[in-house]
Amino acid sequence: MGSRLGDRGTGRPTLEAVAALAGVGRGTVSRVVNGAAGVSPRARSAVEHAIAELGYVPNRAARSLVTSKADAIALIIPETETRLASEPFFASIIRGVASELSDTELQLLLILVSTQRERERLAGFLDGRRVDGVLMVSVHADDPVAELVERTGLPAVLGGRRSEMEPLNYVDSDNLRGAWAAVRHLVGLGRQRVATITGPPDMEASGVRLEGYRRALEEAGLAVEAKLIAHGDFSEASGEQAMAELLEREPAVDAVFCASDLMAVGAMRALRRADRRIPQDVAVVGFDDSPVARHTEPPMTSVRQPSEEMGRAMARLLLEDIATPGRSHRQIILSTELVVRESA
Amino acid sequence: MGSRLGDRGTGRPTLEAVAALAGVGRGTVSRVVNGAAGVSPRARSAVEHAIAELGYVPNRAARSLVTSKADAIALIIPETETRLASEPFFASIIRGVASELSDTELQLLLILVSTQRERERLAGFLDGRRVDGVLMVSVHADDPVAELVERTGLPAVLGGRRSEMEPLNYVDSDNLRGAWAAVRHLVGLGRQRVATITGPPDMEASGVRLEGYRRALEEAGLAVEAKLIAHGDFSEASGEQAMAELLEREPAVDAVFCASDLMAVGAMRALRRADRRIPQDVAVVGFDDSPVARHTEPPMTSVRQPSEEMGRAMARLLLEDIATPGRSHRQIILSTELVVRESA
DNA sequence: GGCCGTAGTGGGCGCGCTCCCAAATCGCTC
DNA sequence: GAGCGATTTGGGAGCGCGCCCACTACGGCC
Repeated sequence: MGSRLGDRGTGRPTLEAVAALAGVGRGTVSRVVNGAAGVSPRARSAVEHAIAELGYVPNRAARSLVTSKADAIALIIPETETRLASEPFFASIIRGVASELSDTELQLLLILVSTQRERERLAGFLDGRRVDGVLMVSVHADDPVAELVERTGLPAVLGGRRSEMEPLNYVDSDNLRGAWAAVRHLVGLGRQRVATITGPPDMEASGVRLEGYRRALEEAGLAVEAKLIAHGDFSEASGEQAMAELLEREPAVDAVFCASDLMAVGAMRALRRADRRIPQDVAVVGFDDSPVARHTEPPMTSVRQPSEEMGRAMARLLLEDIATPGRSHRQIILSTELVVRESA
Repeated sequence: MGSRLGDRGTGRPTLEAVAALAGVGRGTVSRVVNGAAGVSPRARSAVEHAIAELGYVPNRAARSLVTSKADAIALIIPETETRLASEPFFASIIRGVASELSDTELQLLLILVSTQRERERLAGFLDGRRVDGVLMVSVHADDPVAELVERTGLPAVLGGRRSEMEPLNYVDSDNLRGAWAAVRHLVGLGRQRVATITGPPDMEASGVRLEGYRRALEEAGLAVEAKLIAHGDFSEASGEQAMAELLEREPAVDAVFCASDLMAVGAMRALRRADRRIPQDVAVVGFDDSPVARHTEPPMTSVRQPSEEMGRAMARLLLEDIATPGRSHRQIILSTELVVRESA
C-alpha cells in the first residue's frame, strides 16, 4: 500500500520527503538546509514549514559520504598511568574544547590511548579519516601517538609542544615565565637555597620550567647547583621521593619549586616527615594551580595555567586549520599567573 | 587517462579497488572485511593481501548509511556548575567507559550539556540517530535531558537513578549501605551527636544517603533529629555553609557525615574556623573517596564508590541493550566501601 | 549419466545526501 | 515586444558500502 516517499527504512523523513511536502525539488531543500544562497523567500518558507512538520533531521552519514568530511574532531589523551583521573587539568581542557565547539556542527570524540593495541586502532581510525582534525594533550618528546598523527597529515593541534621546533600547531602556556615568576617569588621571600623538582625529562614543559628556575636564580645572583635539582615525573609519589633526595643532598634547602602541584603535594609530605615547617623552614610552590592546591595544609602557592582557555584556543586553532588547510604553522602561548597562598 | 578504479575522490582505496586487485567481486571483499562466513581460503587470502597492499580502510559513513547504525555512543554530562572540573568522579567514569569500549568498533562521543541551546542541539542530535545509545551521569530528578533521552527511545543507561522506580536502565553504587557504614563507623567511635550534610534534594542519591544515616542512627538507638541534618548541593562552599549552620544549631555536634567529599572539605574548613579539632572534637566522613580526600588535613575517611567500575558496567549494559533491544529493564548496584583515614 | 544439493561468488540495487548542470523563470533594457 | 543576463529550480549522477539474489562449480547420490 502507498508507502509514502522516503518512508522506507528507519521511518525517518528524508530530504525527498520534505521536498515532496513542500512541493519543491530536492536541490532546493538541500539549499535551505545548508543555508545556501539562491532560494526564493517563497520556496524557503515552504521548505522550512515542511521541515518543521516532518521533524526532518539530515542524515549525517549520507552527507558525510558525499562531502567526505567526518564532522567530528578527536581529542586524544595518551593515558599513561592514571593521570586522567587525578589531573583536573584534562577535565578543564575538555571543557574548553567542548565550549568552543558548541556552536559548530562538529562532534567531539574522546579517545584515550594507553595500550599498544589502542594505538593501532587509533592509526586505522585516523587513516580512515573518521575525523576532520585532531587535538592532543600531554605529549612526550618521542610520543608515538604524536608521530602517528603527524604522519596522517590531518589538521592537528597540540596542547603543549614536544620541542622548541614543534612542527605541529600548538597551544602552550608560558612555562618559562611561570616558573621564573615562581622562583623569583621565592627569592623575593629571602630564600637562599632554592631547590626544584622537575617533570619528566622527555617533556618539553619540564625543561622549560627548569630553565625558568635557572634564570630566576641567575638574575638573583644565586648559583644554580646540581644538588638542588631533583627529577620527578609529575606524580605525587615522585615528588615525595625527589624531596627526600633533596633534603638528603642539601639539608639547608629553604624553598622548593615543583613543576606540578601533585609533586608539590608529595614534597610537602616528605617535608612534614622530615619535620620541616611549611613555609617557615621550607617554602613550597607548585605548578598548575589544580584544585588540590587549595586543600593542602597549608594551602599551596602555585602557578596557574589557564587550562580551560587552552582547550578553547586549541579548538579555535584547529577549526581554522580545518577551514583553511593551507594555513601556515601557528602557535599560541598563554600566559600564566602566580597564585600566592600560604605555602610560600 | 586511466584513472584507476576507486581513485576518484579522496584517493583512498575503496572496496571496489580491493576487489579489482584481488581479482574477486565486491561481495567477496565485503565478506572478508566483515568476517562473514562462506569465503574460500583462496579468495580470503587474496583479498587480505590486496587490503594490506592498498592499505584499505572501510569508509564508515558509507557503511553507516546502509546499515543505519552510527557506530558510536554518547556520554552525556549535564554540566551544571563547574562540576566536571572538580569532580574526578566523572573522569573515572569516562575511563571506565572508554576501557570497556576499547575492543569494540564503537566511538565514544562526549557531550557536555549546560545551556538550553545545547540541550536543543542534543535533541536534534539524538533525533538524528547519530548515536546508537546514550550514557548519562549525574541525573537530577526532573532532569530535562534525561527526559529527552527517554523520549527518543534510544538505548540508554544512567549512572545513578532518578528515583527508586527509575524506568531507564541504570548503574548505581550502594548509597544506602555506604552511608549506613559511614555513620555506623562514627557511632562505633562513640560519637553521640552525629550530624549529616546532605546532597541536593532533587537527586536520588542524596535521599538514599540520608536514609542510610537514619537507619544507622536508629540501629544504634540514637534519635534522628532535624537540627542535626543540614542540606548542601555537593559543592565545597555548600558544605562549609552547612557545617556552620550545624554548629550554630547544635554546638555539641561531635561527628558529621557528608554526602560528598567536596562538602566534607568545606565542612572541615568551617570546623577549623570554629576551632574544633578533627577528629578529636568532631569526626568527619565524606563520600566518593575522591583524590582530594587523601590530601586534606587530616586525611579524610570516606566512602569509596567504584566509579571506574561504574563506567565499565554502564558501557557493558548499554552494549547489551544495543545488541538485544527488546531486553528487559536492568539495573546494577555496585557496592561501596568505607576507607578509614584520620578524620574519623 | 542425469539430478539435486551446497559452498562460493559476482554484481545490481539502494541507503540519503550534495554537486552540478541544464532548464525555467524573472526582470530589464533598447 | 523581442532579447539577454541574472536568478531560481529540478533532478540526474554518484559518494562507498551492505544486502540479497541469481548464478557457477563441485560433489555425491540414485
